[in-house]
Formats: sequence, C-alpha cells, structure tokens
Amino acid sequence: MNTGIEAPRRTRIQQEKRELILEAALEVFSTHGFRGSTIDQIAEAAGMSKPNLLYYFRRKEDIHETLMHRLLDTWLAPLRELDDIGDPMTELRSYIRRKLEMARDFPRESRLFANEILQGAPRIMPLLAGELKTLVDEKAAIIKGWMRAGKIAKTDPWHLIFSIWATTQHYADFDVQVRAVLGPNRGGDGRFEDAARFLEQLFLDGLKPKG
Amino acid sequence: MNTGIEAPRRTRIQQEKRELILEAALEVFSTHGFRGSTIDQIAEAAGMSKPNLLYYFRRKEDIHETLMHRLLDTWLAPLRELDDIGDPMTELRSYIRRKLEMARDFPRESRLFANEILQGAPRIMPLLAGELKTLVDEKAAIIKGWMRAGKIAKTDPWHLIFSIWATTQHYADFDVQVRAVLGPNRGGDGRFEDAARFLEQLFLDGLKPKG
DNA sequence: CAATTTTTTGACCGATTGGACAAACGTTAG
DNA sequence: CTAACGTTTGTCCAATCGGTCAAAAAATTG
Repeated sequence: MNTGIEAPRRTRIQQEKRELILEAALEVFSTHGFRGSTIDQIAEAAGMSKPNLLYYFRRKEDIHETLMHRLLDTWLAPLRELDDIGDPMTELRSYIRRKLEMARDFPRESRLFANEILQGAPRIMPLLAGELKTLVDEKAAIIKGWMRAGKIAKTDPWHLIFSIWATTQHYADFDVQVRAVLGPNRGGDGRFEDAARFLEQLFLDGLKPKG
Repeated sequence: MNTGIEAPRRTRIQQEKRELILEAALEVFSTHGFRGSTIDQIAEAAGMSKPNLLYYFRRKEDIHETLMHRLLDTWLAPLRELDDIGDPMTELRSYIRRKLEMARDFPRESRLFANEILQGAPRIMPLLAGELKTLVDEKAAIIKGWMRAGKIAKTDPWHLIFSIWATTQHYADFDVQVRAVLGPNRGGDGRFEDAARFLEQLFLDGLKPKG
C-alpha cells in the first residue's frame, strides 16, 4: 500500500538520531498519550534539546505518525501469519500464544495503540476501516472455512478475533491493575505463563466441567 | 470505607450544578484523558464559564477525583453481586452479561477507567491494591469453591475474572475499532447481541468442535 | 588549511493552559 | 426598600505549550 509519503534520503547520523527519538517518544507517548506528552519530555528522554529534536521531526505529530505507521505493521504480523495450512486448532492456539508474547515483550506498543483507539482513533481511522478491516475479513473467512469443515466449533469469527485481542492485550494495557490484583506473590514474572495456560484452556474447552 | 474526605453541606443548586459539571467532565475526560482535557472544554460542555465552574470545583483534579471515586462504586457492582447462591455456571453467565451491558450502557465510564489504568493508575493505585484486590480475592475464593465441587472446570479464577473484564470492556474501550472492522452492516446496534452470543459460547464450551 | 554543509543550541514568540480575584449580578430575608 | 448572601463573569496572571530563528559549533569536503 502506497501511503503517498515519500521517505527522503537520510544520512547515517540522521537515521540513528531519528531512531533514538522514536524510542524515547514511544516511552513517553505510551504512558501519557499524545496530548499528555510534551516535546520537552521526549527530547529529555532522548538526551537532546527541544530545538535539536525539532530538527529531525518538524512537528510533534510527525513523530506520532511515524510511530503509529511503524507500529501497525509489526502489531498485525501475528494475524498475518494465520493461514490455512496446518491444523486449525493448533493455528489458533499459536496465534493466541504469539499475541500474548507481544503483550509481554512490547507493552509500550500495545499501550500506544490502546491510547489512540480509546480517544476515538482520530489519527488512524482510515487505516482501521481500510487495511485492518480487509485483513480481518480475510482471516475471518479462513476461520469460517474451518467451522464449515467441522474443525472448530461454529461461532462468530470476528468476535472470536476480538476476544483474542482483548484477552491478550489486557496483560499489556491493564498491567498495573493485573499486578495490583495478583499481588506481590503471583504478580511477578510468572503471570504471563499463568495467563497462557488459562487462555489455552478457555479457548479450547471453555468452563463447562468435563463430563 | 471512610476516605477521610468530608463532604461539606451543599445547597440544592450546588448539588445540581455539580452534577451538571460531572456529567460534562465525564464526556470530556473519557475521550481526551485527564491531561488532554481542559477546564474550558468541560465548562463549555456544561454550559457555563470557566470561573463559574471553578466556583464549584476548586481544581481540575477535584473533578477527576470525584468522578473516579463515584465510578469505582458502580463499576464493581456486578462483581459484588456475584455470590455463592444459585448455579455456578448461571452465576458466571449472568456476570458476563451484566458486564457486557455496562460496556454498552456506560462506555464513557469504561473509557475513563481505561485511560486511568493505561497511564499507570497514578491517582487510584492504592484503591487497586486495596479495595479492588480484596474484592477479587474474595470472589476468586468463591469460584475456587465451585471448581473443587466440580461445578465448573478447574482453572485460574483470577485470570478468569481478567478475561471477563477484558472481553466485555473491549466493546466499550475499543468501540471505534470494533465498529470499523465490523463495517456498516454488522457494526450497528446488533453488535452487542452478537458479542453476547459469542461470549456465552466461548466461556461455556470454548472452540473445540462438538464430538 | 579554508570553505561548505550539517548539527546543535539559546533566545524568543504567540497561543493555550490552570487558576486567582474583584466586581457585578441575582436572590432571599428582614 | 435594603442588607446579606450566593452565584456569575470579565479580566488578569504566571507557567507551559508547540514551534521559529539566527547564530554557534561540529563535521565534512576540497
């Protein structure tokens, strides 16, 4: 997909500094949101002055936009990998696992995305209704095929995808709450393995007691 | 629980105007976050001047604090209702239904809460580790009892509660995304009934095809 | 070296922010 | 009526915001 944005040629130093800024901006934006973050905060986190930062990104929004476009690519990678080859139940299980791993390894990206959606997705609405919808529709069709073939239970594929997104991203977006509720004992590093075990069972068998 | 905050006596007009402000602030805070919202925005939404608003709430934070405390009470009501009387599977099913109804009927409250948690819960952290944890632990114990009695499948009660929160609140917090992906046809008012049907099946039977 | 280009910074600007304050307004009680 | 009290607003302020600009500093080139 051509976004119409031409990437100008850049020196090696420019590339590195831009990466430094994006890394700092990810940290700041993901915890304070777009409007809650200041250029000064990002500049300080990147170890440079505000005018210097503005030399690499002319506007605050440019940083955010670059971050969002880059994010969406990696963020949807697990769903893109979901395909018709292999056992359906295994395919879904590994999709859930991959999504949970992303929540564990890239919580800032998850929160950045959540912040944007929460506030009405003013900056990426076209992407949601376009690229994202197309991708989800495509994968929903695959899942529907599995259902018709009797490989998995018949249900709504779109809401199934929503539920996978919701349950996995919850461990990144609501991390403070999860850790607060689990307490110091169970809220440690093991919480992701516990979550993985639980989700596997939920999506496989549900809660009905085994006959 | 005594918060230590004394509620001063207020005239009838003060009560009404304060309600008006809180209603407006809920609208603004829930879509822009705390730092992204301005007193002017809230004042305009409430149909009064900024100094007039500051006559009823001395500081911007006072409005947010009042909103958050009030919110937590109503927000946790469904979980409080979960008790040992009645059939476990029915209890859980109606908890899920009630939570989904709250996401449908009070999306602004859900988003206000999500905004706060996303940003590290700086203003309600003690409540999470205190009141909330106590309540969840208590209900987790009840659920554990059901598991021991063989009434529902054995799994992690805490993560079960997380998954119910995540899947239901998703329809409030990520509403724009849900509607964008479902498209104009399926993204209409019926989406909550579709979600209810799906979630019921997921939590009951999971995805494994019926033998 | 000198000339040129790229990078960095201090100083500054207009706009917006949360909030203060006194004066004006409205209402009610005597 | 008038005095007292509760309510509303216009004006103002210091702090912070995103962003500009010229000039200094550093790096690159010849």
